[in-house]
Amino acid sequence: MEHIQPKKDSVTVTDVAREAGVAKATAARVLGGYGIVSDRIRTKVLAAAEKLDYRPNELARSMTTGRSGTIGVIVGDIENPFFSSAVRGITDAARASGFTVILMNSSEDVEAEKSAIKTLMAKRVDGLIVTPAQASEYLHLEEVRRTGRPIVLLDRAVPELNVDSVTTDDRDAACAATRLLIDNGHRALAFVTACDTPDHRFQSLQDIHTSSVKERIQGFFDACRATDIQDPERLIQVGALGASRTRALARELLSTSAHPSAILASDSMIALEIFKVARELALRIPEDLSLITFHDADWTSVTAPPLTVIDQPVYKLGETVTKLLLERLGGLVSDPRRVILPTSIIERQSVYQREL
Amino acid sequence: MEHIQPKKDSVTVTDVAREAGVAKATAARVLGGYGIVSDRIRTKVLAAAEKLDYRPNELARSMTTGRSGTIGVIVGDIENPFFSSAVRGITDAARASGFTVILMNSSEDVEAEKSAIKTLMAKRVDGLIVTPAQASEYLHLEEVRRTGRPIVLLDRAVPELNVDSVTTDDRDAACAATRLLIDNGHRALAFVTACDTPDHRFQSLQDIHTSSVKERIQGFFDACRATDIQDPERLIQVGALGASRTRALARELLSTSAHPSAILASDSMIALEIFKVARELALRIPEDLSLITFHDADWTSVTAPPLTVIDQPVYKLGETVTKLLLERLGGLVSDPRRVILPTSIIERQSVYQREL
DNA sequence: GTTCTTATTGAGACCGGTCTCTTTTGCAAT
DNA sequence: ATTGCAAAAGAGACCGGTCTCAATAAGAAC
Repeated sequence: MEHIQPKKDSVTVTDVAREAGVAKATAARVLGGYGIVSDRIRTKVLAAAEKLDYRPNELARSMTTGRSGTIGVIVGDIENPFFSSAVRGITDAARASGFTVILMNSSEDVEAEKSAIKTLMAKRVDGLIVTPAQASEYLHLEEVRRTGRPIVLLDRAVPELNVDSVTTDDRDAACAATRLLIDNGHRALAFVTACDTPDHRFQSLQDIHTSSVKERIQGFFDACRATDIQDPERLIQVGALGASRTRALARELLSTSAHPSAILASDSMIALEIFKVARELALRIPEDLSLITFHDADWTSVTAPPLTVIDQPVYKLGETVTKLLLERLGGLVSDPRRVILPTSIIERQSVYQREL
Repeated sequence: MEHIQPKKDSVTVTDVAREAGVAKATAARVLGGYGIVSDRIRTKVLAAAEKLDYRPNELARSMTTGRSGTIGVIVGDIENPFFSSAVRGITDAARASGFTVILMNSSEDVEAEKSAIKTLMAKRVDGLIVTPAQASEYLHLEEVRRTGRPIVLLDRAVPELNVDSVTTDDRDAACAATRLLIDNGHRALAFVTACDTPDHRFQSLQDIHTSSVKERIQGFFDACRATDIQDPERLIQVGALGASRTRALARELLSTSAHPSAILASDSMIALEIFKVARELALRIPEDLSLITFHDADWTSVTAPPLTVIDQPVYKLGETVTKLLLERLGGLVSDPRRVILPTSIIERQSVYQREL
């Protein structure tokens, strides 16, 4: 059985100062690495610190300096490989500059996002990186901006909000992917997204409050409009949030004999479920169903057939957004920058060439 | 162009107190939600706080209370779906109890781990969750324990360390999986792990410093010993860390005509690379190569053929480890608890039945 | 009306650093 | 020796909360 620790209070600069026989301020100078100290005193203080096993209290430091050395990150769901990759990019870049990351999941819920922001602000993070759950609700983000704390948007822009953002060329990408489908003879298309509407069906772009998805749908429409596809609105499927709901949606979508011949999935988790459902329904990919998905998740190349994907530079997305934030933390003042990273289509074998 | 904010200092309890016409201590009581205050005063203070848009400074609060409401999490790599799932479990459980999570990646490097721990300690996290990169180097962990800060181990135990840990039944799982391979007629086996040794080859169990992997190898040996397989040590492949090194290793392993007929992969990222290489080498799975992997990553069911896997309760792993930590934070004193979560094998179609 | 409790409120120290300002020290120039 | 000055060390306030303890106010009991 372990002996209960006497909870010896951690040793402070004052203790070190006493041990070294110098003033608190002096000890603080060497321990904190600021101000001017003679070498003689420095070694003396360092020795005392060593002897006492001094550990700085970053909290106390933060309180006086006003900077916590921490950035808050809010993503939809860290289990989504898209986000885990981006977060890796963020943490790597942050650590390279001496910052640590507090991670929070919003589960794509605005209320959770607000709560997360409140917590993060209370913890006095130096800056925020957010993938806004709803572009239409941005007052809480606006408020952050007003406090003077830098906030940078990841993957989703909010036009009304004057802050930096890093996104990918969603509209072009979606358009190109859709065109690829069309060029291969597909007309019965579908675009499936996790984004939802109150009644779980899509009427117009107004219903969509996630900017990246909005862009993608526009790209989808662009491609549709360039050909003979009527009312592309009916081709949009919303509400594929979470595995089970996505399965249900996919099952409904694919169960009829008039199911789409080609689907564009808004993220790899959706594509995965569609893939599974197609298999359950004995639909062959690509012969019975073509599939393209956003995000070159690393497993997409090992399915049978391997998936044609829109390759988004996800890690770089995280890296870049952090770089922008760090620049702001460094004092940069400028108009908001909207960085758009290019994507490319990796053609594999999930698109079937139909004869017309 | 935006106008530069006058950087108005945040409003403090003192400001609110003044506005409400009460003492600082009184305002603090209602704002901090502690002590006894009359309703009359409470509403008055709340009104003042509202008017001034008061935001609590969690940093200051932490400094006096000594608790930061934060737990530090160090994993090998958040991009590994194993960890992202576990981290999701952790963050969910943490938030449910009002804690936030600071996330750090060790990249399986002990020095990075040490540095992360130092940072986390300085930030005065209330507790730590760590997947130790090396079970042999645990002095820095031991030191954390001595400071009285709870630390809990995730996925990997360190026998010498008297702290709670949550792992899976690695040895049994590996044994069962290996036996499955053997029972299907395989004798030319291989176990591939990310764990590495100085000379990149495996001599004995002493070389392995990751407890979970050690367990798995033992389980592998257990199964081998129960049959006629000699010198199972030669079947262990180490150093599959990162996609490129894993590819190289897999390529070398599978290029000879005497390649293993069955592989047990220590994590899904390894399995993925092996899968890719097998395809490049035109090896059919499972006819030419059987494959079982640890971790039922969600894509493993959509490959062709779908993979037989060891299903680890990863999310629950994260949830449980957090639960243990929170109990410690709540003051629980007891001998270290070593929770071992059961796994199960999901038989799909990547194991070929050989006739003997 | 007076006294005793008890429920509230007020005052001020404290947490562990940083930072400004003052005092002391060291050393070259006069 | 004196004086001058920059460098180094010391003193103490401060950051924004919490917390202890004393002071006051409000009821209850006599």
